[in-house]
Amino acid sequence: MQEHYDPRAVESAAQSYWAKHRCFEVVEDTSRPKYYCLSMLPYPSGALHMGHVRNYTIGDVISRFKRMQGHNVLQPMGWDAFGLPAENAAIRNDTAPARWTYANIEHMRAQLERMGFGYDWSRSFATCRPEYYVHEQRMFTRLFGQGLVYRRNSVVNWDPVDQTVLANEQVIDGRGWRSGAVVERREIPQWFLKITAYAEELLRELDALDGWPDAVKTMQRNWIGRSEGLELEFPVEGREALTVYTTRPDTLMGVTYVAVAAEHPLAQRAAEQNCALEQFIAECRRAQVAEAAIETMEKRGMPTGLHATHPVSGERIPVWVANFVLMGYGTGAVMAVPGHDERDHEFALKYGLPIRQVHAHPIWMIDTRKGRAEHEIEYYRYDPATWKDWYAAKTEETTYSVNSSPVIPEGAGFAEAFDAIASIAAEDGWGRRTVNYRLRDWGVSRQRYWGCPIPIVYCATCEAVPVPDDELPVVLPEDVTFMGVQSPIKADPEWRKTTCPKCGGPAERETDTFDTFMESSWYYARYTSPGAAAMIDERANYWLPVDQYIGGIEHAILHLLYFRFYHKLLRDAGYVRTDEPATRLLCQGMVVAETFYRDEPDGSKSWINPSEVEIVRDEHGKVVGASLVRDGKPVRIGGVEKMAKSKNNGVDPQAMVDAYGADTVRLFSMFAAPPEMSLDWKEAGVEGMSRFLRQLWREVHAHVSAGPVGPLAPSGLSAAQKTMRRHVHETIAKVADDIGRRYKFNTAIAAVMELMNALAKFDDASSQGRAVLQEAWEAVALLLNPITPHTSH
RNA sequence: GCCCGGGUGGCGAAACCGGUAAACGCAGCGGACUUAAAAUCCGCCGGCCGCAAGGCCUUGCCGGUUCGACUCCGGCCCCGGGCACCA
Repeated sequence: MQEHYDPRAVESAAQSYWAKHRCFEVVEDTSRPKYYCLSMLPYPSGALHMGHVRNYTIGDVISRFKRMQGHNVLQPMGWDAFGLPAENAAIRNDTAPARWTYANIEHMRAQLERMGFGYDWSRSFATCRPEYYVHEQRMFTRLFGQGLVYRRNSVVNWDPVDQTVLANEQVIDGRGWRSGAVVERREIPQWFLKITAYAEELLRELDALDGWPDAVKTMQRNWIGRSEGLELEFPVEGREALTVYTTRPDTLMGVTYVAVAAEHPLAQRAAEQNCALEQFIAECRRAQVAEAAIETMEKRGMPTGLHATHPVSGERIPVWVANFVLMGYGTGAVMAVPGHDERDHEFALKYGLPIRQVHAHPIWMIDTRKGRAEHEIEYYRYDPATWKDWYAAKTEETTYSVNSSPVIPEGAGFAEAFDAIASIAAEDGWGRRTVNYRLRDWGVSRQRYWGCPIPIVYCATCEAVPVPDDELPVVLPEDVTFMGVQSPIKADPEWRKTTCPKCGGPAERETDTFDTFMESSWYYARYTSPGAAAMIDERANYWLPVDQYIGGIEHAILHLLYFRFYHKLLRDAGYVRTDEPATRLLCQGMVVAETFYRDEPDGSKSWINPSEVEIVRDEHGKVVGASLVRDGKPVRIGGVEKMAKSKNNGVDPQAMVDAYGADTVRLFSMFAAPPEMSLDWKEAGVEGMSRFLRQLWREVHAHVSAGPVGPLAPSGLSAAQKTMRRHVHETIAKVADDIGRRYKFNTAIAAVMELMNALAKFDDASSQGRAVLQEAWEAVALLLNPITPHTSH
């Protein structure tokens, strides 16, 4: 054993040993319990960032822990290689996205190996390879055959200057990021996967996912958004009836207008004879697609001049066009109840539309606690105490109808009122009960180059035809040059030319590619079956489901819902026998760091990296300022934020590994915070961890140097020796519980530190004293092994 | 705007099922060793009062439940994640 701790030598020795013995390559083995530990695969953006380091350290700690407990552990790693950044880099650096991507993968793989993560690299792949995506193309054409794939128009962000579709991320304040042009909404035909066919199951099975965080399950439940309501028809004078969906038929008698989306056929037709309306509809088109943008913009509308008939009262009510009603969401039309819906209320006040009260209970009224709207309408409140006859029976009710008789009895609760309207509507044929989901079908078309080609051919006579299995894969050409921002396969008039698989006539290929969530939805299954001719084979049923999945909370809804959906597709295709892809899920928090800046003369801020800054403190250690090391002059402290290029507060993991070694970086990222909380990266803290490992090395070296140790004789120990042993075994129990059950790596490390503090005070060179120490140091090395495997090795 | 989290010393945090708030670490202060520095070791370290013993206060804010609340309930403020074409 070397006297001084030399992380570089220790780490390369351990890594050589692991590589030589292929320690992390695994095969199916029914004699041992299997354990599949999966971290979300990285996008190969160029270099590892701290978020990766944190994510993958958590996964490696769990994997090594389970391996030490005798499990057959699979821990794979791969590359989510398709995506927008490769195209941006290609345009900026005049290179091909494929070349850029492969170079990044090579570099990042070396960085992962330097961190000492125990991956089975024999199972690795990049999702941009045809041998990977061919299976996804086959699955798509199979789903096409089953009617789970369809094509319809859907709205995108259109940049009128660059003549291209923009991602939401590429729209800054309503303008295209490159051109600066005001973005427009445009409808184009796109392919969809019918995830809504699985909505009920995706919702129901959340209840059985005991190992998933409640926050994720709640977000998914709300996202799927199951509701029970009625579809109601409002006859329109001289036009087809308008169908609306409502979860609140109990407020039907309070409907004073109906509103349709700008793209609704009724609005379009009305605009033909109405210039102002036509102009308003055109203005509505100058808006973004993102829901957050729509929900926060000013609510505006215009009357169509058309009138609908209230299905019960027969009253004539106006039909409006409103910018907050979305086509392709429900029926593209809503009934408005301004007496009891905040948005409808605001709209009615703005445009002078009538407001009618149909409920007594304050909870269903406009929220007056915030001081809004109270004066605008005279509500009369019913005192529940005076409604004795039904109040006793309906303490659970939160709503009491008023002003709605005879169709809804005065004082009816929500359920009674709902049922009253539902039965009348069914009898008279103007409405029916329906279950509705907020979840929309998965739009998988992207108008980009660097993605998996959608295996469809368009023929003048046969229309959209899926590419037959024996002609797959449809290969994306990798050796391309970008001319402007247009996708090279769209720009190339030759690539699309083909013949129709059905009639043999001339045809054109689809030039759109898949959403990259298509690749990341099934990669976990492919790791189980390397080299399989099919998508996956029987080995998948040994390894699946994933026992532990680890990734960022930002994936709580989209990725994790598609991931669950795809597993059900694999099940229904006969590939797997389980219903859910992962039994346990851990969502790690962000890595954040202090930001520093200087104000520039033009009012902007120039952000300074934390590595270039020195902190100034008072005599209590309180931070009072900061200065730039280079010129010694002060800089401003901008607060702790997520590590990002825009704030220049990223800390390069490579620099940290070079300076302190991988174990120190691993130890700090596990010690500084529990995994699900945000992690504040502070180099001083990293130094503390480095100090800890040096101390460990020094003390173990001193112990080992004192010569061989005799056997421990537990019955003859002194009181102090017994106390020391007790502490050792309490620590073993604590660490095993913290890592194995609680996933609180920070407190596991703290417990080992406490033990080491006690060992330092345990000054006993007797033969039994040294035997106690021997047991203690062996325990410390093993307890730390999942976290600092090189040093422990 | 809607959905989901988070807020505890100078800082990161701990307190696992409602029972001694601040374990462990960082920063800081004092000391030892050293020609000096680094490294290392020892001591102090939430606030106020007190020579001390000790006392009082303290978990974003307001209120509630409880013998007892960082923890449970209601309301509010601030910070973060997601909102379907970033991954």
